[in-house]
Amino acid sequence: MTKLPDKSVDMIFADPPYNLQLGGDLFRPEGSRVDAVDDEWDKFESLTSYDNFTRDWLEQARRILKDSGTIWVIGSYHNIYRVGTLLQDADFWILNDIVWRKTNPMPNFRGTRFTNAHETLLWCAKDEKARYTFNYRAMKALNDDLQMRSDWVLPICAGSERVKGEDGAKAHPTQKPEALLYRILLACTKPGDVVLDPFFGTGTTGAVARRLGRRWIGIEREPSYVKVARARIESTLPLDESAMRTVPDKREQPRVAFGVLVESGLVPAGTVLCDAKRRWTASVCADGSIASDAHSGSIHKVGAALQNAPSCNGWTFWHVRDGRDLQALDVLRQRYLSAL
Amino acid sequence: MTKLPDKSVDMIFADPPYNLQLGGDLFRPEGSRVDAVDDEWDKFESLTSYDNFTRDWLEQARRILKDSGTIWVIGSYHNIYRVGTLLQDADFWILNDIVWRKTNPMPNFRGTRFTNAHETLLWCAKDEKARYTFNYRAMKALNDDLQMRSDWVLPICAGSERVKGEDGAKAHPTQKPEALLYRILLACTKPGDVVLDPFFGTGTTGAVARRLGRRWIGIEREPSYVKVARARIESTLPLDESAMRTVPDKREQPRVAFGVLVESGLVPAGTVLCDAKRRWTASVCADGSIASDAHSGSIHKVGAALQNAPSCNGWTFWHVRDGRDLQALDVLRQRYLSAL
DNA sequence: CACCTGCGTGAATCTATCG
DNA sequence: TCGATAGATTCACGCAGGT
Repeated sequence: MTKLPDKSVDMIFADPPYNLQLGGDLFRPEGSRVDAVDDEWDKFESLTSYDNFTRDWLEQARRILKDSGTIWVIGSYHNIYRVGTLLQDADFWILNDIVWRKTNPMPNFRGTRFTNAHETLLWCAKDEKARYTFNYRAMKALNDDLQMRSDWVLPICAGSERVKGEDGAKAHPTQKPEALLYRILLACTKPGDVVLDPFFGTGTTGAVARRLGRRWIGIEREPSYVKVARARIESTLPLDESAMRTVPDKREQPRVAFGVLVESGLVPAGTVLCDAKRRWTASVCADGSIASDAHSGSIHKVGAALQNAPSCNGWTFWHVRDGRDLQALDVLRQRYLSAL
Repeated sequence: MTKLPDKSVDMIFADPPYNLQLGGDLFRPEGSRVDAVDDEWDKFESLTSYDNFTRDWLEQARRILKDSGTIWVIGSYHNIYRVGTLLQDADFWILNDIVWRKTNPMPNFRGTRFTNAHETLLWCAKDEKARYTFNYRAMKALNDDLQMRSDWVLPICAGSERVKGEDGAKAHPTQKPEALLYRILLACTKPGDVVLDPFFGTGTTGAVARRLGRRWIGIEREPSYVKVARARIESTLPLDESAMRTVPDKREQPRVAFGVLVESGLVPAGTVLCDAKRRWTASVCADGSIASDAHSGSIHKVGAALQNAPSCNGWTFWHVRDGRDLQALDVLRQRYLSAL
């Protein structure tokens, strides 16, 4: 990480060691042994040594990240509270904590605790005031037109998606599902953005980034993981550009002033507007302002004043008569935009 | 808390201030203002001052808690990472983190983040080796006979359950649902246990404790909350003792040696046992040991040896012929126990 | 081809009691 | 404190093989 330049990446996804601190062997009720994470890379001397490790890589992450970038970190209860505290201490600003609810977690075989059925992700901007990418509309579309929530229900990585070694055994003990990265990259990056994964493993981040037309940088220490990651990503095909397109965010569409609709004749001056319930009316002035009995100004200002509300979206509040029906200004705006 | 004696309570449930750090007013799209948590008790100067506050009350909590007791703390992403780290630093041992997934969270009105649809609870024992109460069977029964998971789906506290002041406004901004406390108390305490809530608020913990036949101690600074909590708990009726009963945990039943069934004649010496699939058989000896072709010893040892497994529960592994059917030794043991 | 059964397995801080 | 032993304990899938 120390070799990467300052403020050079748009997003960081990090899946660091969890420091699981497992004890002896664990057996399933039928007698088979659980193949636990016992790799050297997950062993730390103490919580302090884990904290130091975390503080170090977070410092580099902060340096490398663009001011408009965000960082994602995934963990379990073993480590995520350390990570969250250190993120806050390093002035990162938590935007959400996301819960990955596993549909098929490993049960608690001894009946001693609740089934540990989730992992936690932290999503942070560089500071409280930072602007960041969040493709709100794409997330809403992905969730049946309801706001995407902070709890995501996804199966663990299994079956053909799980990368296997030559011996048929899993290549990495903690491979993440591609669906998880898909959602993260779709939510927080744009095509062409650069994504850094400092704990690359089998390269799930790289594979999904390639599929979605994002650029990526992966850092991995273990040669065996690097090897399978390379092969995996090479065999991943990017989506067509058309398939990669998502619902455009309204905030990203070119702005249209109401006055433009007036001068274009779509909503001629003199037109009488009313709200959806026909409680208030206002007439359109030549300069794109509107006037009711008591107020005049922008479509937003007048709408707010009449409702006695702090603000109002005039585009959805005001309507034009269309025969017996009413048509929102927003519909006319869309028509104007698509005619361009 | 400083006035309570050492090691005197069985469980602590704590719903501390979240240190929300909210900015200006937030309005819904239709113009109404969100009634946010703006109480003085939720304001802290800095993360450090919040940490100090948390460290102080956790130290008292640790002192007051019995060695076999557990502590629950609820929070959101604003504070829970601080709390989790300080719990670990104070040598508490995290048993689970539980996600309360809200069925009806407040949407993100600005479309700037994911809907913050959950809160997090930490459940900890006093240290790694501590024994603690977990009513595994009761939790499993509560979840349609599947292990209870670490994600709980519950609605927020609303409607008639929400305590109102004389003016009809909500008495407390962050009242928790009784269902949440119900599950916690049922999982981790026994009837008669003492539960401490150091941030009592409107007394949800006390009300549910009373309903479930647990004793309680509540600490609250604001006189207005104390008043409504008192009234609320007084009007709560305890369940009948019969209704309070839960599925007994096998680990708590009195032990019966297999030899006792042999000498009582329920399973006479000479009886031939077999497993559920009739793959193996063994015959009962006069001293309560059993013998197969190659092995002899306890019902557990022989079962394990035959299966080549590290261990085996002989009570459920071995069966006695009953006409055409088989009957597990466990059933005979239950019969013996209930005859006592 | 449909259906059933059996087997394998996943980031897991996974026991209690008695001598 | 240590060792031996009793005995309690699993859910959702994917896949292979058989009917």
